[in-house]
Amino acid sequence: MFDIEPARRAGRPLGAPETRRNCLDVAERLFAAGGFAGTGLRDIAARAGVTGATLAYHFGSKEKLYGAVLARIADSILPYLPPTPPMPSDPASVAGLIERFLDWALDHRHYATLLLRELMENPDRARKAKRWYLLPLIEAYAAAIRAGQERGTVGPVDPEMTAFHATGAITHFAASTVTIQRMLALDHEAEAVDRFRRTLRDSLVAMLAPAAAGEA
Amino acid sequence: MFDIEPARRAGRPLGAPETRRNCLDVAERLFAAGGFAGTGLRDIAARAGVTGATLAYHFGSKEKLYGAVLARIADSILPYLPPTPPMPSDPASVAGLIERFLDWALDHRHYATLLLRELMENPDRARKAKRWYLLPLIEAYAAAIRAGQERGTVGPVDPEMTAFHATGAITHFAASTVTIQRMLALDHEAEAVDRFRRTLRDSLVAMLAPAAAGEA
DNA sequence: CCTCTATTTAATCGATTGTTAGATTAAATA
DNA sequence: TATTTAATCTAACAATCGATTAAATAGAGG
Repeated sequence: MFDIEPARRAGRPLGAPETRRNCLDVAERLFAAGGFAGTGLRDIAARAGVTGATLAYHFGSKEKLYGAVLARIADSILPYLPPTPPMPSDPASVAGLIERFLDWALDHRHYATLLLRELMENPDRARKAKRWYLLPLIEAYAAAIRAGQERGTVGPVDPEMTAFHATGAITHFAASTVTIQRMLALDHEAEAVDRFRRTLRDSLVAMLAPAAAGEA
Repeated sequence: MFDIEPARRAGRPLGAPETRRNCLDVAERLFAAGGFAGTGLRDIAARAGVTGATLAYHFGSKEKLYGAVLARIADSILPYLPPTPPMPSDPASVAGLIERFLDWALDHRHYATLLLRELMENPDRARKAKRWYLLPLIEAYAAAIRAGQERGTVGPVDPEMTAFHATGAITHFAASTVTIQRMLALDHEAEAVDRFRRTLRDSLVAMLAPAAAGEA
């Protein structure tokens, strides 16, 4: 709420790449909170200390700005992708693998919200063949589950659906912690996170156990 | 808790209720697809075959119309609430209980989407102490889990978090089936639903088993 | 028939939207 | 030093938003 002296300040006119990054930082938070239609370019510009024209100069249009935000999100997942060469096999390792996605969601809290929004608005507006961002993640998890099954350390679960079930629960949790902790009467957010993490891990380990499941 | 201003009590001349219901039908679909900010009253009015002024006459404002839609959603869950007197105890029964929520989500497909939207937009706009719609559901599931634990038929899981984990996965699934089935290369939607249901059930049963889980 | 009230519409309001044009500034280049 | 380019601003555009107003329509009771 302080639009005093937008950029001026430090003598230099504030180089371009920094402005661009700052706009993206602001935009991703506002888009996550209000959605695409619910966020105005002027809101973004004001909080980034620039004007709407600057946004247009750097990103072209609102849709392209939104696309740039989504691209950054997709990149942020890369470091959390499982390492390809040594494929884990036992249930605990697979659970630990999927838990890394929870780490990502907690490290980039509003990204999960944005991802959820995209999930809902995708079928509506036929975007230009945009890939689903979590698909490689889910495929990697499913591959790990399959590897465990071939080695006999993982029971006969549905690989893709199990991965999707878990990532869905994680995304849903990350996007709603604020509402949730008030709802479950939790004082500290850390407690909610701990309880969810434990529940997620227990759920995965129990399900992937070679003995359990499979009596259709 | 009703605004008694619009429809004046028990007057005879009511060609209105049908209009009102039809507007709600259209509104809930458009709100689910585009969100609150992304849906215009003119779009709703046009597809409902009325004008914007008629919407204002029946609902007062856009926010109140949205509230009316949410109220209908809350009502639609009631028949799917678990029966209170005979509390199920074994894992399979608890899983069947939670599966009813999946039934609800599949019966009212876009309701899950709207619920997800509300979940994200709630912390943003400080709504007037609106309760979370799924809270009674989750509490009922948690109570069933606790009952099973006291009877020794359910293992030492976190009751609320387990219920929340499951309902989160269900909501996420229901709101994204369209995207998902293309993503997992599924031909028929029924197949995706079947696979998810089985995975959900297996996950719950495996986790609630008295032997499993609990090695913190 | 007329009258009253509930319902709906057409027309319009002011505010806000994304976008654009032109001016201005600072740095880079020749 | 003169010129060009990059970056940002102010101001304004047409379009659309939710909301309002006054008038028209419909239907039942007398």
